[in-house]
Amino acid sequence: MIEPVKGNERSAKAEEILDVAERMARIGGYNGFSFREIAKEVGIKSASVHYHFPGKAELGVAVARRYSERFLNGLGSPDEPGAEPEALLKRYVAAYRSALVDDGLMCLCGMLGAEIAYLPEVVAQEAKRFFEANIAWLTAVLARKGGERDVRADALRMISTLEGALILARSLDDISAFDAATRGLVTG
Amino acid sequence: MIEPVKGNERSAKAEEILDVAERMARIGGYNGFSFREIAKEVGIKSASVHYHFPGKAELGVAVARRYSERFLNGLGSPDEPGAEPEALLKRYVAAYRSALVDDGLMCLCGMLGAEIAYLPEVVAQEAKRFFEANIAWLTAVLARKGGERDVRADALRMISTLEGALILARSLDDISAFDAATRGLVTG
DNA sequence: TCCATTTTATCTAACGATAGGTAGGTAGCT
DNA sequence: AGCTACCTACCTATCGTTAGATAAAATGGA
Repeated sequence: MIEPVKGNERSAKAEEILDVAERMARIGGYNGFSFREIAKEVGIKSASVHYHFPGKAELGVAVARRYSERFLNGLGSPDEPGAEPEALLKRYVAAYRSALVDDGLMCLCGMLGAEIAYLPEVVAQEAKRFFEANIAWLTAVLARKGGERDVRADALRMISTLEGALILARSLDDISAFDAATRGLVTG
Repeated sequence: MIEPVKGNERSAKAEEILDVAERMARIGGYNGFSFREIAKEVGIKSASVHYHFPGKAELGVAVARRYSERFLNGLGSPDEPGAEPEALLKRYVAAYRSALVDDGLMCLCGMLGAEIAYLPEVVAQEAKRFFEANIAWLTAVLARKGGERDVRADALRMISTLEGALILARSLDDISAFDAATRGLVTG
């Protein structure tokens, strides 16, 4: 039987492990998830988690990479035909808002970014790559808008405001703080 | 002999413990500092740290409270006579920039805010109070500027952008990213 | 001033819990 | 037979926390 060429395919169990690890990391950071707690939640033993992901750093990398890819895929192409730059930027803001409102969680890479100096190098690199990819996507969209603005600075400011707004709204336990902080980010 | 009324006075050793705990927390968050590591650094045993601070939550509260007070004291009064509102806002931005450039560290309460759902309630409250005090200070300054802007929204946006810019600049290992992200925050 | 008492600040030693990680075995499927 | 996906059972290290002891300093009454 001919196997179709697959991308990074992972077993259902591995995905389940990543689901749990991601949720825990988005609450408590890199120290917020452990092999034992993940194992308990997915119904296996902690040693079996090591079968799927040899060490914590590798698990951390896998969680961060999957999160980044999912996030960027959700944004679509910055050159998407038929989509106004402003609509794309609104989609970008909505992606962050969804983390807060739908998931009730921090942005994974915002969390990892806060504790970046504490992370294993490979995990820190993954968080960095997330931000670089976000900057690239935003600058591409902002460039389509034209004008003589510094698109990189605008991209950095947008990301900063959104990550910070997540922290602030969660700390104040007030979703409207996110909306107030990010109001005018797109059109302003 | 008449004792002068003192504020919250603490022994030199207790301050030393707070110094070390703060630095560790601003790198690794709430799990980034431990009684043993603090003890090792200040040259006592971990049991002796418990003499000064009975439990980890109390130590966390003390660190956060001292950080908040120092931060707000550094800002001065929002009604400071002879200080233009814009100068005060620039001072506010500079306070965050100093955390990044001079200390090379995250804002403590930005860090705690990221992992807010993971913290002991008393510590979470302290982080929340930091942000509420910051909002109060900023809204007071922004109100002096006049205009028909939503001062609370502006305050929330400033704090969000600054906290996020710290995360971003540290993740990218690029101080200029902080400057670009926060450019125009005051005058813009 | 002297003595009894208490407080301060530290120690050693240990507790149970949990962390990440590993060696080796096993049941079932191909 | 070999591979997959688990298991049991263990390791070492560290976590926050506690009990109990101790030396030195401060305190207070006779």
